[in-house]
Amino acid sequence: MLWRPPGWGDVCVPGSCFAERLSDMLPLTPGEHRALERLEERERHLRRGAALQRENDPCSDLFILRKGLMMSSVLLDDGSRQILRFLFPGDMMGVSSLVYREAPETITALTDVVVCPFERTAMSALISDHPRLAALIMVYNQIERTALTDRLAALGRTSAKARVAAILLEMRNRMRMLDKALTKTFTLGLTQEEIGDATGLTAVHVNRMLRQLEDDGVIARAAGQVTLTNERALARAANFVDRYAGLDLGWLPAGR
Amino acid sequence: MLWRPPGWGDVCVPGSCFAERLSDMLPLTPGEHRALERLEERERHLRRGAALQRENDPCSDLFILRKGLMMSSVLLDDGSRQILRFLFPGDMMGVSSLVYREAPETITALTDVVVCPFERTAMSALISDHPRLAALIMVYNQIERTALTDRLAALGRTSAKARVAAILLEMRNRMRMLDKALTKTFTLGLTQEEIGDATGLTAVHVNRMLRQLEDDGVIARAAGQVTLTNERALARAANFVDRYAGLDLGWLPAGR
DNA sequence: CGAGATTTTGAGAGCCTTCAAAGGCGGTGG
DNA sequence: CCACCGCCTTTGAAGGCTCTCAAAATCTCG
Repeated sequence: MLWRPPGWGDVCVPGSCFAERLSDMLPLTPGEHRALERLEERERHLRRGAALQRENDPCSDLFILRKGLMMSSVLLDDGSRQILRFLFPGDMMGVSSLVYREAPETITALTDVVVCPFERTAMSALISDHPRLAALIMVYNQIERTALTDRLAALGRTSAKARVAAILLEMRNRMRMLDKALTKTFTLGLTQEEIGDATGLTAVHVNRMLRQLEDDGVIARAAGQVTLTNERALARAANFVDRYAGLDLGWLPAGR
Repeated sequence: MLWRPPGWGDVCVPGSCFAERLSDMLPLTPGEHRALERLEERERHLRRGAALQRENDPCSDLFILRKGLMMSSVLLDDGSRQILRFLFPGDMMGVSSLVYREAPETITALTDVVVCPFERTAMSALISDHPRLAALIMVYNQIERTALTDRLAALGRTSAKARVAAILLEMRNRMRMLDKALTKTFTLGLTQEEIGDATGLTAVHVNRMLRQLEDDGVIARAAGQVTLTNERALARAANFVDRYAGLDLGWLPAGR
């Protein structure tokens, strides 16, 4: 098994991971903080490799990821897998339970993780009692949606090298949101097969693309770590846009 | 220019197209109907080919599509285009204006269209005054998100033929939501180049795949119309799942 | 009827996959 | 503490799917 960085998500303080995420966008009121904390009252631990939710299984809870790294994916009937999204502490997961009786995607732990399950009715109460949080959750979903369309455009219209470059940048940036000290060197924590399933490539070709990026001098690899030696070139190759920047939330209602 | 079916969306009755869409999921209260109608008080007409919103331009309004067919797409810096979504009457567009100062995607009219612009503050009021509508809009966004992940999996992991088959099914199904009488034969209303930009293929290859599907006997083409002659086989080839079915909305708060 | 867009078809090239095998690394059990 | 085992990474060779380039045919619209 691939070595995964230990203790990812230890930065997550007691209270609400999700509140932290939202308050990056906007200061929250004490009432809002309390409401969000109620979503994370229960805890559940999973071993790496364990599935939190399986495609086509009945589903009803939502989750906040508190600690560790997870992914959501779908399985096609020829047996191939497409990874839709990597999930970091503070991410809300299984939102499709708000809509579907059966889960459209599988959610799996890539490291040992801690998740906080909550019921759909809790979401209902939150929306009724805290309109601004409802709006913020819409904003959060929209950011996620845009990241998804970026990936879609990458799969449809960019080369294998560009897609691998994009994943490297995405992972580094998301990890940096948890650990501000992190800069150019980081532990990727994904197998080449996982990178392939996220980018629509084979593991073999991912390996070749990593080598090419290394030969091009834009990344370096050593001891399970990746270093972005020429971030500018990497971002250009990957068509990269930071979707957590350039926000404009002036329209939100007042907090309660 | 490709011939487009005339008068698409004429089925849209006076009132609110978007309310019609939502009430397919759940009966709405009179108060909710009135609130949604306020989103469609203003009208704007666009000629086919016109852009409603351009990538990277400042944006602030959202829109409901009332009549016609549109698409949202992104342009990569090598000049290639990825179509993200086709938009039908009743669809909400430009939701990214809730989040970003500058539009992440371009929205273009594929036929002459009528759209209803409304301000972000209208959304804010809606969320505060009608929690159940806020929840329904989340549901709506989530369905759209799932359609996007289906497309993502198709681009990443299925053959060209399967992707083209998927587009045909998707378009037929969405058109059938507007015109229940529509069954196996319909006017696609897309150029092969547009199909290519949606599926991540070249127009040339789309043409070959259409021919193959025809030779396989699963579709027929005549006079700008497509007939699905073997829908079962087509759905199997395309890994198709109907994301507008299997909903479970029991958790929603009460309507006002 | 002419101009421009779209569809169709062919030939060749290239990117990525498949298949295969060797090497490295970490974990486990003796 | 060492050896073994499984997973992951790396590399090579060959094949196929899809792209590029090119040109003719068809269709739409003015």
